[in-house]
Amino acid sequence: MDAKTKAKYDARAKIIKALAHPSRLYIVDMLTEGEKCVCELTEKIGADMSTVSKHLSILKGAGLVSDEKRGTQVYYTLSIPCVLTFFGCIEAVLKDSALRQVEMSGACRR
Amino acid sequence: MDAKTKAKYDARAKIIKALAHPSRLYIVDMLTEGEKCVCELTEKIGADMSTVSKHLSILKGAGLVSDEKRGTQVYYTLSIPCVLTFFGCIEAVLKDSALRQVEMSGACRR
DNA sequence: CATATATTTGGCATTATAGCCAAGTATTAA
DNA sequence: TTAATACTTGGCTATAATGCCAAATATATG
Repeated sequence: MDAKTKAKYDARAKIIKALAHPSRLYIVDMLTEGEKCVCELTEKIGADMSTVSKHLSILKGAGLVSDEKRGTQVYYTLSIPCVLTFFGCIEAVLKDSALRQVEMSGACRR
Repeated sequence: MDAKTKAKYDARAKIIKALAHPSRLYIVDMLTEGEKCVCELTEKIGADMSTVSKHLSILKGAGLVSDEKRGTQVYYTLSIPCVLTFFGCIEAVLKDSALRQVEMSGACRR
């Protein structure tokens, strides 16, 4: 892999890595309803606020969310709506895997 | 996050994690052209074959690729074409980030 | 059978991630 | 100014991911 190709896939991987965590996926999903403050996200996730804050900074660093401070609270918003198209495909992969498992077990029974 | 919600996002995260690596993204991209043997992928990536083999087993474990042995070679294929829709969005995120950076530097100059 | 090629697996050292606590910053309110 | 709330950052430990080498497996070929 030459340097240019590597840079291309490194950049893409950075964004996907930012999404590669259950809490961060949950955050993205919640943000599809509209902006949310850290406190609300923290409550729903059920982790330490510092942990959630770090998750948010990873998403922000990847350019997936943006933040706005209003008073003492910080509100996060999805920057790029197309992230949603991900979930449809992910679900397709999961369904396909489930289907394969059923087929496998069926084949073994005969 | 209750157990059911956690399971849902864990499952999704597992698939996204499988994609969250430059070499694996490169593999997926190469497989869009059609099936490829491990030797060819290894050559293009330029890593140890054992490393590439492990990457492939991660993709396979996530249900993203399937393999078929023919003779002494193993050919890998993309299982689910919608993975491609990912890249479009990823590029959109990257472009958006680049745009923001330009805007920022412009704002500072004035 | 011996050898060569293609691939996978085990093992290990290195590095990266995750998550909690404690401490720091910022804003609001008393 | 003091106190309270919301959030971020630093630091630390635990766990997971990466990548190479060596060894094991499978298949083809002489």
